Amino acid sequence: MFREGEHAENVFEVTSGTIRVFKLLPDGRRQIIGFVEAGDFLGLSFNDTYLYTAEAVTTAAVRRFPRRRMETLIDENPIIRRRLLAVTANELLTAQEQMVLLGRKTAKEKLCTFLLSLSRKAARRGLCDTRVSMPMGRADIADYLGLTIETVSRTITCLKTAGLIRLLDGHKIELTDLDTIAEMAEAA
Amino acid sequence: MFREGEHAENVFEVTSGTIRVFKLLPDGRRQIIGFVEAGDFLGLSFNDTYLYTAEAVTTAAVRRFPRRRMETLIDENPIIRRRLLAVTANELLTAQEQMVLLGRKTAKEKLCTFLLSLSRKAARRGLCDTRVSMPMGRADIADYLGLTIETVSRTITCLKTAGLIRLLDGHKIELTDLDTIAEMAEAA
DNA sequence: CGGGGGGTTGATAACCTTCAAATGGGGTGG
DNA sequence: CCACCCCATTTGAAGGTTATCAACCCCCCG
Repeated sequence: MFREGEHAENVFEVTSGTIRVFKLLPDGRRQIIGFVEAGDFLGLSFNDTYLYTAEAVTTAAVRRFPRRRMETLIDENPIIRRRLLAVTANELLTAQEQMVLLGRKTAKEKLCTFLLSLSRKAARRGLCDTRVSMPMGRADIADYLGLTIETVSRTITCLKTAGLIRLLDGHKIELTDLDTIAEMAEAA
Repeated sequence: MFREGEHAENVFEVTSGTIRVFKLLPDGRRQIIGFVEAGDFLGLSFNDTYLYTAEAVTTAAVRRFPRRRMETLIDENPIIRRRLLAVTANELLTAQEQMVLLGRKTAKEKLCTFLLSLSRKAARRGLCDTRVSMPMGRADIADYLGLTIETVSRTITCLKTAGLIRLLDGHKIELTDLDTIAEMAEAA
């Protein structure tokens, strides 16, 4: 969709699918900032260039808005303005929680936090919160949680063995014991 | 100053000193979100409760604004509004860069990134960018970088031995080789 | 049937943490 | 003014969690 550093000409609204948003270090290490889904906005950088790269995880549909028009809209329409502030504030909150995760949580806690957030996201859209879709691959999860593919795989196996989750077909996962997962998300 | 979860009644502007902003896990692990200095704002949560705890690192002075008044001000004054958006966007950028640091950098890279950011902050306020003040203790640095006190101390010793920095009196530090520090901030 | 990508599993090692003790500097009280 | 104590920092040794390297499996697709 767009790359970090590119001139930011558009703002996007995702209408379906999942997008991954990430930053790269010069040697190729990648940190995924977040996964963006239907209803979320993308590229609200308040800046001339994009601050990160965005790529589709699944096939996805987006609506494109010229940035200029968006800005006048924001200045003129107090409702949109408030919504923008709310969205941004929420992003900030999410970012701060992710910092706690990256800086202070163990691999198991990271995975459980991630699963819990998938469940919450699903619930917010009125979907089942115990059978959620997990369209991104192990590499994406690893780069989101600050782990390696192998550690993600091992930890998932561990949770599976513990009877907390079950892997289903079609990139779906069943959260058998959401309460325990929630507990394990914050403390061993 | 205030604690995470408290009812957010005020917004603060720091006029002098350094404040640490952090979140806690139930078992006491701490992640410092950032250090706030003179000129920065604090508690712009767009939310009814504070999202983090703020404590003084050094003796500090702040100006307090009732949140309600702040909000009407924002709605009525387009200049303040733009500034608020800019500040928030900048916070978001910082947060995202911190995620890269926490998730994907080594201890040495983390320390160098931290020192570099101190230098940049100092430069922005017109101060010398090679002799900067570092008022926070090792514990604060550790909780900011997702490390332990000991690792921070060892890594600092290592940088000192390598001739990149010198510790001075009064919580000051000299960055002898800013270029090398900048290189080491992103790749070993 | 062969190839390839994603995922899992295993063995080993590195980095960082943990636990422990020593060092040093600043402030207080004698 | 000096001794002592407290706390922050440094240093040391051992251990653990996670990374790295490597092999293997599985399924889909050509």
